[in-house]
Amino acid sequence: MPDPKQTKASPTMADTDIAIVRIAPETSFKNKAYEALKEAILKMDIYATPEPVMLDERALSERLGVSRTPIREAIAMLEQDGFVKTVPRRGIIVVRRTKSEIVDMIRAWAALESMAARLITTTARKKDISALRDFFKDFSDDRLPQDHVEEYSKANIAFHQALISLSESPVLVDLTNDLLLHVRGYRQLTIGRKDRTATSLPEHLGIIEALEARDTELAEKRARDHTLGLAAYVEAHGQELFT
Amino acid sequence: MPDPKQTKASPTMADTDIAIVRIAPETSFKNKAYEALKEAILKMDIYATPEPVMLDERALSERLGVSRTPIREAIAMLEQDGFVKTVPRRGIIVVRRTKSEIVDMIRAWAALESMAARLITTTARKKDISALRDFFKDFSDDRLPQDHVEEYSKANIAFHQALISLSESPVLVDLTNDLLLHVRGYRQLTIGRKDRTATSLPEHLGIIEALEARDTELAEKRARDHTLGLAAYVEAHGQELFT
DNA sequence: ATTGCGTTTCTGGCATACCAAATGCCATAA
DNA sequence: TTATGGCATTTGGTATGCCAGAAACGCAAT
Repeated sequence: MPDPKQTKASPTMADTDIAIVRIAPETSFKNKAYEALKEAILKMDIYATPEPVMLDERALSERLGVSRTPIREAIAMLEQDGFVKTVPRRGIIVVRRTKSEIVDMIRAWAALESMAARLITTTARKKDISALRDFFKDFSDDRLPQDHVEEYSKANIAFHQALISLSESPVLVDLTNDLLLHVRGYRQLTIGRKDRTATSLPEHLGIIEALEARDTELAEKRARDHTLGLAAYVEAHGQELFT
Repeated sequence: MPDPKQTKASPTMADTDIAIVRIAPETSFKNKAYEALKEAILKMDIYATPEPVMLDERALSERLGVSRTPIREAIAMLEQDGFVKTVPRRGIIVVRRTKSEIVDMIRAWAALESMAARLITTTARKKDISALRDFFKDFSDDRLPQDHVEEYSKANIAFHQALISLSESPVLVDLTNDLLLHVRGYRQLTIGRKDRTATSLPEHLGIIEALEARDTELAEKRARDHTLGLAAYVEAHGQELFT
């Protein structure tokens, strides 16, 4: 049974390998609710109010026009992700992370990304590595990143995700994406990151160079140190962002 | 609101500090089912049969003596963990990982563990680091690990978990535990690991020495290379274990 | 024996109803 | 006015029942 995705063809059917894909599975309400709630949680500013943000199953089921059952299943999934915590007969609480938790996550991210860099030096194509520069082609000495923080921040994230993807390691990709979702929840992190933005771009270019040179150890080190730098920055400057 | 765990005592009640502990929260059926199913999945040998292992909501609800609702919620959680995959109107499939997926996971594990080693060199107490040797105190030249593979395997896992814990990084601990659960599903990995077992112990001791010496770079490197060695081993020798 | 086709059965998805615990409101008594 | 006891409400937890799609079955025609 080599490939379960292949339709069971009768022996008479020529193995013409037409791209017959399984028709749209029509994602379930459960998954729709999961996506919707996840997006909503990531979009909201959890730290705007001192009181914890609560969710209500019934209210959500009304808002989304489905029953409580798929909502509850979605909540259960979100709880696995660590986005919410449900307390019996109390409510569903959107989890607020502490500064040290965020720092911790960034450190784990650094670990995964440095491993990605290591793998890339041995497997990725030169062409794909060089393509990483494109993310920053809109920035130069005439158009400094620190003058377009928001835009640079987007390019920054895209760069890191593309970098990890080059490792062709689904596990690394998934784990870092999960971590990024949590870290990005702190939109305040972009605020005041102006001073850090200035050093960010050169570091990125340094990583790319090390990758192109196939210098495994150096690429790993640069990738690690770059992200650990962010962790240290948050640890030092993020105090006021967390209650 | 300093300590929510303390019972709200009226002012008149003498503060005699009777040992009144919060009564057991009685974990829900959903969580019980989750734990039970998870354990069952990890315990079973998914690769014994060529056909995929299927689960049945109704059968499970009968076996566990609860209704389908908590079962479904538990399944949703397991699906988030990547242990099962439910296909509408087909069934719930216990996910079988391919060799390359396992290798991939071990690499991620290596990344996280090397970061843990890095952190440990800067924060852990010497006493706690040295205590790591205790996991191997039952092995010596008179009692070689390769002659007690099963026992050594247990000590091995315990060592790695204790190591990660020393980093005092909840994220690293949780992520590696998750990865270990998946990797350990391959009980075949312990089989024939005899040849690798011989080199394992010295490498572990080398890691401990580097930690004690507070040599950040060396500890990181040794931790990484040790686990990457396992990945390479599985990649090279695990062929026959996967269909 | 093989092929078609309708039916039965199985399976997950979803809606709904009820339960029990935790809270809060409010009437009542000191 | 304030403390207190109880009842109504709120909220997550669980049980059930029905639905629709899909596979399995079976019967009949070729």
